[in-house]
Amino acid sequence: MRSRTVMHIDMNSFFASVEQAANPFLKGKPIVVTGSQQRTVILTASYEARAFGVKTGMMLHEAKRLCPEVILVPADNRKYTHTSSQIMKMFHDYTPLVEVFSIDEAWLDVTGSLALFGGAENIAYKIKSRIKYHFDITCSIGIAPNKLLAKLASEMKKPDGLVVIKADEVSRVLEQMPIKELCGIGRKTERALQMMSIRTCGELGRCDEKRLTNRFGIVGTQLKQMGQGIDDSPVISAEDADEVKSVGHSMTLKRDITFRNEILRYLLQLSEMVGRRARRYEVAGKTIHLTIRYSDFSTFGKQTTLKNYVNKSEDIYVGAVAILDTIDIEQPIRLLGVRITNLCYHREQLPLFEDERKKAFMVSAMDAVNDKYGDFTVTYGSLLGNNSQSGSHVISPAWKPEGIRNVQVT
DNA sequence: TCTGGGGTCCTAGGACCC
DNA sequence: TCTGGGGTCCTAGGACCC
Repeated sequence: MRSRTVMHIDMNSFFASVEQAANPFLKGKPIVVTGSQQRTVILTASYEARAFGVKTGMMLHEAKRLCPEVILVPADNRKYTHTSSQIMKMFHDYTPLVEVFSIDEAWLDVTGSLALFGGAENIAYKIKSRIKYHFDITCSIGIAPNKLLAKLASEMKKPDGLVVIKADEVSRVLEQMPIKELCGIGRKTERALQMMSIRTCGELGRCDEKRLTNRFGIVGTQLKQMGQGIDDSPVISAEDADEVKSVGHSMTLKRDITFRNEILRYLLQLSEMVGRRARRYEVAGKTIHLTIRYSDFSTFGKQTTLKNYVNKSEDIYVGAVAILDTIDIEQPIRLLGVRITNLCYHREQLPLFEDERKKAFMVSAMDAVNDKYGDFTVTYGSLLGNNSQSGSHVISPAWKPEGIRNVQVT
């Protein structure tokens, strides 16, 4: 593969930075952005809060213990999605090859624009200053010959970093780098590799491939390459990205529940959320997956495959309930999730029968109102009185603007 | 440290068909 | 009736990312 110049851009503590930019009172203060529900964790901590040891994923009381003056800010999805979309759009000024990895991260293949903008570092400086100027947010940028190394580089200096790894520096940089710094090596893989006395990327890259494939299968080959800093995967823009493969929602309930009525109500709500998003994407799914987490945190899923593709909330709900009916509920339920997979992208055929047509019309009318005025403005009767759907839903940092395939570029 | 939510990819085993 | 093999679809679960 020809030599490339890839850039990875990572917005620093994105949600917290957006909040601090929007509210001068929060600037320079330790703040954490949390979900809207009671059983929530910290989604992002500002750097002022991180100085106290406060981290993403931590529980609120833990954060307050570490930093009593910490300010809690409930997440405001619209603000983050709006800012993210604008920033991602700006990246297209420098190359059409922009791969949105999450709401606050993207890769840019700038190989073809180097001459036009006077080199990768110049592009990085321009991007940094524009993000700072327009949004008052800092970012860390890594520049390297591939995505793996560019991401590694952007992690190396935070906040407001710019790290370049040149092709002839790769082995020097990786020699002492702990393996868990590589994107793709998580806790379990790190432990498994440590059992084989492999702790650094240097050691991983030199390891006998056979040893790795014996332990990890085909992933072993990939691990060795990662240790050597090899990664041929292209930067894939939204237009070229694969279509979405599943659509799902899950929620930790306000309190653990046991009664079937309550379970059904949540399932209807989740089915409506899934159905609405599926219809917006113009996909339908043949397989319905139900996830249950008990109060002891044990989690399992069960799925069923239908004869037809569905995306009406009602059909998804019926499928989810059918699965529920095959399960012996053993404990109070802490979390419920509904997901459709096995998707097809064909637009739904116009229903043949009059009542089907009416139903389809009603579904799209409800969608239109909800799109305009917000989720659950109109909804099924049994959801009324269930105040669980009130607040804005927790948005995860992995969220992508309107789904991968719907990112607007122009 | 009683621990969120949305995804993708991979593996392994079973059913079924030719 | 016995045997083997390949392909495909389905289910369940795990690891990983943000």
